[in-house]
Amino acid sequence: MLSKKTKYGLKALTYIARTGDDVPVQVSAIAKSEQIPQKFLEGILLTLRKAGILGSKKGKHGGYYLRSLPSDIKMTDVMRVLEGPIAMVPCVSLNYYEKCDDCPDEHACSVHKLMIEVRDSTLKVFRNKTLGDLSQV
Amino acid sequence: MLSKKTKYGLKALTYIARTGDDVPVQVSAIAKSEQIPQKFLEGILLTLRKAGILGSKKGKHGGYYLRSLPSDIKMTDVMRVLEGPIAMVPCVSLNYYEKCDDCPDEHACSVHKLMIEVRDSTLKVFRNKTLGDLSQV
DNA sequence: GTAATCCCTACTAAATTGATAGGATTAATA
DNA sequence: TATTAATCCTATCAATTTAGTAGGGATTAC
Repeated sequence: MLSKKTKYGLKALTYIARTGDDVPVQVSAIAKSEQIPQKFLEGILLTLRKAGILGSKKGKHGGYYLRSLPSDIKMTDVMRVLEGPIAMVPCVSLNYYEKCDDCPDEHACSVHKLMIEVRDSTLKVFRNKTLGDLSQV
Repeated sequence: MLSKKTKYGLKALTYIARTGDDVPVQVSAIAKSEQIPQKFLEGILLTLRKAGILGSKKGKHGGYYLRSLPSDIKMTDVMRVLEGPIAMVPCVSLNYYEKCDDCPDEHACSVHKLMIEVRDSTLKVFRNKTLGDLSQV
C-alpha cells in the first residue's frame, strides 16, 4: 500500500509543477487545494527539500519551488525519498541491499527470483516517468 | 515491503512444489527446512487452503498438498491471497476498487495515473509467473 | 487408544503510520 | 523597528498492522 505520505507528496509536487511560475508556492495553498492536513504536509515538503528535490524560501512570501524542470525530476528519485526502497525485499534492493538472515543461498530462493522481476518492472515505470508527465492534464 | 507472511507463504509453496510427491507435506517439515516459526506458518497455510490453493489432510501422516499443478498456480492468485490487492492504491485496484475521499476527479489525479502503470507492470509479471517457475532450481 | 497432525481462537509486544502541538527562526514590508 | 507570514524543528500520540505465541480441539493412521 502506498503511504499517505507518498500520496500527499506526489500530489503536492504535481501542484507545484502545475503552478509553474517562478514564485514559491505556500504549504497552506497546497494543503487547501489538495485537502491535505497542513502540518503533515509541512513535514513531507521538508523531506523533499532535504532530498534536494524542492527548494524553499523562508519568511513572508516564502514557499517551495522545484529545483529542476518537472521533466528532469524522475519518479525513481521521488519515490525513493517518499516511500523508501523500490524493491519489496532488501535482498533485491539496488540501493539498500541487505542479506536475508534465513536464506542460505539467494540464487536458490524463489522469493528472490520473483522479487527481482517485480523490482525491474517497477523500476522501468519509474525511470521513464517524470513529474512533467504526471502534471500533464 | 513484502510481509513475512507473504515471504513465508511463497517459500512454503515452493517447498511443497519441489517435494513434488503425492504424499502430503507436514507443516513441521516446512518450518524446519525454511526456518519459519511453525505456529505462524500454520496460519499461513490455513489461509492458502481456504483460498483453494492448497489442500490438506488431517491426522497422522496428514499435511498439505497443491490443489493444482505448479505450472497452473499463478502468482496473481497467490499474491492476492497472501499480500492482498496488487494495486498500491484502492482507486486503481481491479478487484478491490474504492474511490478516494479526496480526489474529485480520478482522471486528473497524478497519483492515479502513475499507479495504474505500476499496477499494470506488476500484474504482467505475476500473470505469467507460476509456482512452477519459482520452484525451478 | 494413542500419537501425530491439522484446525481454530484469542492474545500480545513491537513497529509503523498519520497525524497534532507548540514554538523557533527567518524575511518582507508598513 | 515592529508586525506578520512563512518555513523549520522536535516531541508526542492514537490507531493500526505485523509478527508471533499460547492453548487446546478435531481428526486420522496405526
